[in-house]
Amino acid sequence: MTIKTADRYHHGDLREALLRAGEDVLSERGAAGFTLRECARRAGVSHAAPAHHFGDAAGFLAELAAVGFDRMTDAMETRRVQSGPGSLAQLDAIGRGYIAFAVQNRALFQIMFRQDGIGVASPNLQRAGGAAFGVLQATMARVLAEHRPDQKPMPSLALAWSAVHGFATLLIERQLDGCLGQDGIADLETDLGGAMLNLMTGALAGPAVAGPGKKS
Amino acid sequence: MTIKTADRYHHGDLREALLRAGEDVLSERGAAGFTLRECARRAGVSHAAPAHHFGDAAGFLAELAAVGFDRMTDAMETRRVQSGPGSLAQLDAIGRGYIAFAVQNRALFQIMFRQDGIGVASPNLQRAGGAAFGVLQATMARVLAEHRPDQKPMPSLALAWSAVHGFATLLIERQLDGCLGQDGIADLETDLGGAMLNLMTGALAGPAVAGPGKKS
DNA sequence: AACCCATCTAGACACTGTCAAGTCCAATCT
DNA sequence: AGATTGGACTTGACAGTGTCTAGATGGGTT
Repeated sequence: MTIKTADRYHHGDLREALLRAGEDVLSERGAAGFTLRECARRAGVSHAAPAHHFGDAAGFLAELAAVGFDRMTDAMETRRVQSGPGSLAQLDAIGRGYIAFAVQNRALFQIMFRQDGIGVASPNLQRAGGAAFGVLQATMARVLAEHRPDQKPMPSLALAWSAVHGFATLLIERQLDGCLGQDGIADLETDLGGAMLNLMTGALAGPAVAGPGKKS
Repeated sequence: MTIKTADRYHHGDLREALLRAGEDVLSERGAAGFTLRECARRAGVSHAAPAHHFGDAAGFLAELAAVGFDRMTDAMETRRVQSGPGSLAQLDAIGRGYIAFAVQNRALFQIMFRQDGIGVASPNLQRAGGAAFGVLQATMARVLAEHRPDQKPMPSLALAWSAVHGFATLLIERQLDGCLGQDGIADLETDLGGAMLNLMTGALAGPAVAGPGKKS
């Protein structure tokens, strides 16, 4: 395919080639169908080659997850800077970026938040994951400073993240097919976007507006 | 162990024994470490025995997921009837039941919402999943009828589900360890419970209270 | 020019899911 | 009663997997 000399003994950038192959396998076969040997096959190397770059399968998946987090950070940041200056508009933007990334990178998104069979201790994964989280954190901090300066960031942040992440997860696992229209993505871009923001900002309302057992 | 004749050629209730073994394997080794042969080993039968009851691995996991959905329905219903008569209190109760089940059945919860490597077409799984969803649906319908009779149920339902599901997922995958206290479950039972309800009910607020780009 | 060492290969091992064939046993039929 | 039928389970095999070891290769350094 590429002009790159693919028949050398030393591949040159086998690491990158393996990551690309891994992403292809992931998107074609799903997270359950992922295989080290298939990745090696697509990169045109022997089955044991990946081990020299990633250690074992968990290490490989960790690096793939890091790639995913980096791309997710880009998706969120891109939409954030394109949106208006208001902090709520930016929160809406990164929420949409989060969900759009999940839809466009199904299997990758799934392994990014797994703890089973993936090397969570990988420094690169922790860096990339932290960077993605930082976007959420910074944006939520801006929203709170602007609209609820008395509130601590943490519970609101966790809950807003939960809302967006849960929606993305259910959407990806086709769990919302019965609820939304034929394709939830179209709905998402219209009505549901505002509702999503509403849900997110619901996380920053003060003490429960209507506690359990309290009459309306 | 049991008085049941365990040395018969025909096991008697191998199906149930395999399901129990499967759940043990799932909770001990995690979803990634699940293995048909290990389940057969623990049930004291040959490695091919499970196939006669569940077809293949995907069929086995589907049946395990169905068991999980049934137990989850119980967890939600139990807490709902124990709560007060108010619909919001009941919504809060099933939310807590949902999350408590996820925490107490980590790996089982994970496979329940997977679409990879699990027989989603299994009638029993669809029945159990539908029943669990029905609890959410009915409770949300009651909340809307009581507090927002003008609103259609669907978007609110999907978003409230997203919020609870996302929180449970992130909690289980240890993604919130940095956010919440040392163990998020303790927090959950105190402050965060109300905030969670607040987040859920945020889904039923009408048109966005503060759209993006609109000043407060 | 000779060496060194990271890079990659080749082979082996234990393990997995699935398939085909055979074995066992309880219940039914004559 | 004895024969038979059919479901439950076993046995053995096969291709595929992750990982380990030892060895082959060749680019970069001295």
